Amino acid sequence: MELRQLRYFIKAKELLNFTEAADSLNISQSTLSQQIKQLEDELDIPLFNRIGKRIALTEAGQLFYNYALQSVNRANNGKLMLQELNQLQAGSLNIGVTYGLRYLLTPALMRFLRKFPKVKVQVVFGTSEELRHRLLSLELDILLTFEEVVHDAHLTYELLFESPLCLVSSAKDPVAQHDQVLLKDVVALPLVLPSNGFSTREFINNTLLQNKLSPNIALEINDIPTLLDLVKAGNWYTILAKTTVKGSGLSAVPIKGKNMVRKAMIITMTDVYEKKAVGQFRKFMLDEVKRR
Amino acid sequence: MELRQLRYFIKAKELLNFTEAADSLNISQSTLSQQIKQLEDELDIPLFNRIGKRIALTEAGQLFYNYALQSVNRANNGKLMLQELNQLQAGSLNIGVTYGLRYLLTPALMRFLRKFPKVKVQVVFGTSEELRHRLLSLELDILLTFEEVVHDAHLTYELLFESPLCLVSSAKDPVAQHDQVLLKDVVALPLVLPSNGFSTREFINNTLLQNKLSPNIALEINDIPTLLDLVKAGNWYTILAKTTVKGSGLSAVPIKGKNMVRKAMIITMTDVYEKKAVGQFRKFMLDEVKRR
DNA sequence: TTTCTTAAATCGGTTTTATCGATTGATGTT
DNA sequence: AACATCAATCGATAAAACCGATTTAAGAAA
Repeated sequence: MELRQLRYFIKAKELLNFTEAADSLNISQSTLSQQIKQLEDELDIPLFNRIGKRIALTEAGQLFYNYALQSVNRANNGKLMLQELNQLQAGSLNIGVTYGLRYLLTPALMRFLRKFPKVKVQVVFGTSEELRHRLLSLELDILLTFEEVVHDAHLTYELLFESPLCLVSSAKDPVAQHDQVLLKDVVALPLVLPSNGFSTREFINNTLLQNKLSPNIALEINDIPTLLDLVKAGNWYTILAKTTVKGSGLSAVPIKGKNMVRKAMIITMTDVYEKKAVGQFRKFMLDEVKRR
Repeated sequence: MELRQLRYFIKAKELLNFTEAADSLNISQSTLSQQIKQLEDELDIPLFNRIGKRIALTEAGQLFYNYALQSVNRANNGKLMLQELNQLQAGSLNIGVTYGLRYLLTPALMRFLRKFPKVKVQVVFGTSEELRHRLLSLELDILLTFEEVVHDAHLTYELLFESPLCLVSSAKDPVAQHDQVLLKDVVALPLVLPSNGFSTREFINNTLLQNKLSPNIALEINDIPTLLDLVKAGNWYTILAKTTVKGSGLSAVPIKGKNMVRKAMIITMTDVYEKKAVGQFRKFMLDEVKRR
């Protein structure tokens, strides 16, 4: 039993005339006759009564019609549904994002949703490590974060923008007056750093290791807004990309040195089918960067 | 898109391994790979992500799965339904019957329904003419009546039994004492006959025409039980097959002469598919005749 | 009746395609 | 580095869908 035969049967039932049905199906009457017969053989019961040159549905044909129709319709509807998905009139988009990129995400996301209101978007905040893991397990479609220390062969990286690594302090702190600071001065200050797993923390760990410096870590915390609140209180300092601090009212003084810069990236999986929604959203993000 | 491809996709989705799925489907891995690819091409979207040697469903595959499953299931269920029909665990049986054969019908019908309780039976009483018309238009599956004067080429006739044509009278009537009567004596009596359209009436018309006799018709009526009541009252006589009178308490004296006999028949349409239910019911009827 | 028309079934041959085995390429494992 | 595993690809083959022509049968028309 094949959909082709069901389609033939449906048309023959509707026209009750093999010759016309065959015309309508763009096949020969011979073919239609054979395919119907084959279907009847498989079902082990005639679907049509051949009365002279007329055909009429048997009870079996009458009963089977609804099943045939529904089977064909389910398949057709599945195809239509996928067409909608291709035109972004359906489907979902799962975005992973680190806190530092929220200011870029929100306007791009708003424009995307206005254009494709049928797409269900889920945004997941988390550490780079956690989000990268979820991207690799296909839980996420796209990841917005800072560049990793090591690249993963299964991932594709696309640069969004660069942001200098900064010493972050209360706006009233004397350090805020400086144009730039040295890394060795930074490690002397009491620091509140993001926990391991955050991309900037991994970057800091790596940089300090290379410079043989060890930081004065007062506190580690896995929530960036809370971390910023603590710094705002004035007792502690932290190290973050300039973008991350934007809009918080805190001071961010660039740290002097080569490579003292974070690269914001769009990360997706290599060689997996890229949803239309991902492609579109990527464009919105790149466009958002250009606007600034 | 064909059911075959949907079946392949479903299995591949369930096992998430083309090699195993192909084994389970008794096809080569090569074939499965090609058919899935063909399906994806037609749907214009990948159903699987090929990550290295692993495969995983795409969003499209996930969404399409339910449609594929339902399409295949509808077709399978249709086939199963027809199997039940073939085993008389479903379906309908429409029986046309003339009043004269009710005594044979009821016991056969009761046995049939006990054996095939799932079959929906409809019994239609009527004149032979009316019932034959409904049989020809496929409204009836089988017809139980007396032999027609002329046979229809589209109908198949099978003898059930023969019953002598009788002069019917009240049991107290002097005529009831006779062993037989002559046709010319019958036409002298005041008769109540079934209306035209009843097979016995057609037979009587024909017989009298051939014998150049004209009857003394007091009343024509199209309801046999009422006709019998009138005869029972004693003022009138009628002509019917002996079987028709059985159990009514009336006297039935055979009419002398060649061919003064009615043939009870099973009539079906020639060359139309005979339902399993019809075949079975026919057997029950013939069996019922043998029992007597 | 006979003829004519129409519709479905059948037949033989052709084209299409589903399928296979073998091979390749790529990946993860020992 | 060698090996095992899995999906993709290739070329060949077998299966099937399909067509045109013909046959068969039934209504319709002459």
